[in-house]
Amino acid sequence: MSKQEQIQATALRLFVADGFHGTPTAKIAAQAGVANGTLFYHYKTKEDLVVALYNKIQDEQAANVQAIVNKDDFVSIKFRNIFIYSVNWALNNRDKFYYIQQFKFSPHLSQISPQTQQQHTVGYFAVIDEGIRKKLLKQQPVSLIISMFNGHVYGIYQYLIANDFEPAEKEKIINDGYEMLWDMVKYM
Amino acid sequence: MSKQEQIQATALRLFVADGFHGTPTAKIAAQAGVANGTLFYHYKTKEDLVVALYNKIQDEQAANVQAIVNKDDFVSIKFRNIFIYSVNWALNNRDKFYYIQQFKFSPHLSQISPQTQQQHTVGYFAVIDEGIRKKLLKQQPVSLIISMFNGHVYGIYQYLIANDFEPAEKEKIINDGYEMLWDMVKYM
DNA sequence: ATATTTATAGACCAACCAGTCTATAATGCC
DNA sequence: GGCATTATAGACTGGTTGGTCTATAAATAT
Repeated sequence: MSKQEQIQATALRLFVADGFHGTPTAKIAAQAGVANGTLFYHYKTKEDLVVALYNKIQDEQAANVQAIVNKDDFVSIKFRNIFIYSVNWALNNRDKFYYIQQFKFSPHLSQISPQTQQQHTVGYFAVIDEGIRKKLLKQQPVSLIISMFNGHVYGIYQYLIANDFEPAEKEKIINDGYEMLWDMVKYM
Repeated sequence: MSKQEQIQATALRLFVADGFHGTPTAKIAAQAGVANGTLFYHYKTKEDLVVALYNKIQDEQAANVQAIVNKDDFVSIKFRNIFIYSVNWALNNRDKFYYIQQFKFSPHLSQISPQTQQQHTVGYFAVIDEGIRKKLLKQQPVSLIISMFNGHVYGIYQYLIANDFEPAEKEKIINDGYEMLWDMVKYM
């Protein structure tokens, strides 16, 4: 890992553990094994670091969703895959998932233009839009379905981390969760 | 409003606008029209204030849900009423709703015992538990249904504030949102 | 009336921390 | 080899801020 990556990884861990405020830049630098000046060489301000971290995670996430979207599957399969992937990603990257939420409920969010924010959902959008047009999904606005989709991922995630399940149980819950989501959004 | 209430109201507004860190206690005191010492008389520390505010909102919210639960209605009606109420409450008290989320994704949450956290959902729990037992709701764990319920409220809320609807449209969306939630959780 | 408790005020300070500054080291380029 | 750029280091500081302290005023009890 380059020094910059070390800074990012350490910042992510500390921001999640202690909050933006609770994490001095000096502590990030120290735990990343770099000097104070190095941190400010790579990021002009602390805020820059906070925002860069957010964008990095969102871009990474958007790219993975895009990969699913680009596959040559039926829409319904894509829809399901995105859901399953999203839940698993959240479970396997709790820090990142938490960081995104934390960021979204902070004044830092105002640093991200609405356009950029929308770009992070472009993969979802395409699939859901297609689903609605092909009358596989309810005739509701795409952004409403996306909101519900996200709310649902969030709900299942909360439930799974609040308890401690075996892998098999966990998988069943995710599948059941998907079936419930599908009951909710499918065209009838 | 007593001085203490002025402090609370001002703190809520400023914390939501500028974050916990971005809000000095001196600013809260000044804008509340009280002296610095007064703030620290009522709250031993800044953290105390942050936590007290959270508990106050949650208690208020829990009491209102409880009022719905205590009504002599069918379970399905109660379930619906709680949903409609929750969404409307969030819309009419955006600061409070945002504050709760902000708090939940902050290190301050660790100040709240799991027991206390659970207590805030006791109203929901009773209704959903009854719904499951009477086979009106799917045979899934109560806490999973609660998670999904909350996720759904959150999703609808996000959608409604991201756009600017007429009251009539808004009501329709909430109702449609409820129907979708019901499709998801109803026993079949 | 007097004593005690509660509430308010505002000056003050010690600690902390984001960001600066200067000095090198490494890397790439001609 | 020398020149420029990039990367790293770490000491230093000025402004900020949570919390303390002391002094009163208001309310309550005896």
